[in-house]
Amino acid sequence: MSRPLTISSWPRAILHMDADAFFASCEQAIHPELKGRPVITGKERGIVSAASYEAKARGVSRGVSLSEVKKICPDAVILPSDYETYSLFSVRMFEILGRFTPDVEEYSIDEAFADLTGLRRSFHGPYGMIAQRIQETIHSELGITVSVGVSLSKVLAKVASKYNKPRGLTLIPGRDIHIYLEKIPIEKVWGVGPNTAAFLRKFGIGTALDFAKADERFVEDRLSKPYREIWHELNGRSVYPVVKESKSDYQSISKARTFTPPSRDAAFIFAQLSRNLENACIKARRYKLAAERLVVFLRMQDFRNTGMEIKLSCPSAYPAQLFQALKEGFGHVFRPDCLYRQTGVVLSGLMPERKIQYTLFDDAARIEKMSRVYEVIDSLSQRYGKYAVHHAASLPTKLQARHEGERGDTPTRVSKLLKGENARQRLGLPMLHIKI
DNA sequence: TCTGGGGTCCTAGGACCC
DNA sequence: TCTGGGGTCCTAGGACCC
Repeated sequence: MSRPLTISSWPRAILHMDADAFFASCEQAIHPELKGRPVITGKERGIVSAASYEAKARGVSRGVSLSEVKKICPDAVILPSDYETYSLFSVRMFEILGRFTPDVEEYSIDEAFADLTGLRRSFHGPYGMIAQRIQETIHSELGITVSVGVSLSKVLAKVASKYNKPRGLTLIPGRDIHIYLEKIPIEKVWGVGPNTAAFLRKFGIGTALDFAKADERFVEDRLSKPYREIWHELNGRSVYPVVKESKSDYQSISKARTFTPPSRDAAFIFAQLSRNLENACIKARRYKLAAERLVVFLRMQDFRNTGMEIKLSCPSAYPAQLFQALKEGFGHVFRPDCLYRQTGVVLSGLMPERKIQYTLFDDAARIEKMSRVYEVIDSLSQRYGKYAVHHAASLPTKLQARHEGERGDTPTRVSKLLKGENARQRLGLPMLHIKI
C-alpha cells in the first residue's frame, strides 16, 4: 500500500535559478580581461569542471580531458577551481534572492529554489517581472548571469530554467505544461536517472509528457515513492516544499580520494584511508557532530566497490578513537591481490556532540582530555593550514604527495622512506607526536 | 561524460520481540 | 513445541542529484 502524498492545495509559484557556467563566469567577473574568451576551470583535476559559453561554442564540454581541450580550443584559458571564491559569489547570489522572498532554498553552490507564491501583490506585477528583477540585480551586482524558471512545482521550475540558457527566463503556466514537456526525454527529468528511464521506456514512456499523462493506476502500482512524487509535480501539483534552512546538519559526512597509479600497498592504502578519516572528522567536529557508525570502502581498479560498516562502541569524531575501527574495517575489506584506485570513509549516524551518552565504562577523564587535544589541533590547523598536525598513520600519503612526479616513488618505496629518521626533516613536514 | 568528490532518500529482507 | 500474526529496528544496496 502506498501512503498518500502531501500535495499543496494551493497553486504555487516556484522559482528555480541556475547560474550560467557558474565557475567560469565567476572567473570572468573577477578577471574582466577574460570576458569574451574561452575560460575553463578544472586544471587541478585534469578534466573540465566548467566551461564558459565561449568555450562551449568551440565544442568544449564538461568532463573532457584538458589534453583534448588543447586540441579543440588551443587558446582556452585553463584555471584551477577556486571553490572559496565561488562560494562567496554563491552566498551573495542567495542573499540577493533573499531580498525578494524569505523562502529561499540553497540547493547547491549555483542553484536555488524560491517560493514566490503571493508576491505579485507586494511587487505590483506578475511573477515574470519579479524573476526579471532578480536576474538584473544579480547581473549588475555580481557580474554573472543566471537562468530562471517559474512554474507550479519544483520539477516544472527546473524544466523551465533549463529550457533557455544562458540568461533565460521561462514561465510555464499550467495550461502550457504539455508544450514544454513534449520535447523533453524522460531521462532529463529531475530525479529520473538512466535506470528508471529504461524501465519507463518499456511501457512506451519516452518523454516527460508521456510520463505526466501516464495512468494513475500504473504510477501507483508500478513505481516507488520518489517517482509518484515526480509524476504529481510534472502535472503541476506541488509536493516538494521549498526548504529554507541552510545546511548546518548532516546525515553523513564522507571523504574519498582517488590515486594514480592504482596500488596494492597495504601501508599506503591504509594511510590514504586514515587521511580521509581525519578530514571527515575535522568536518564533523566543525559541525559539532559525532558518528555512530563508520563505513570503510575501497574502490578497485575495475571500479567495483568493497566496503563495510562498523558500529562504534561510542559516538565520536576523534580519529584517535576511531582508528581501531578503521583498522578492523580495513582488515576485512583489503585483499592483497587486488589493485585499488580509491579509498573512502563515511561517518554516518551523526548526532550532536552534546547528546552523546557515555556509559559507565567510558573513561570520562580520557575523553575530556581527548576533546581538549583536538580543540588545540583544530585551532592549530586553522592558523597554520589544514595539514599542520596529523596522525602518524596518515603520513605515507603526504610523502607520496611531495614526491609524486619528482622522484616517481612507488608506494612501497615511500613507506620505506618513512622509516628513515631524517625523512621528516628532509621533506619539511611538520609533525606532532600526541600521546592519548 | 567511462568514472571526481560529496551528498540524500527509499526499499527489501532479516533479526528479534510479543 | 508448534503455529500464526504483527510490529520495530537494523543493514545492505540501489538510484539519483550537483
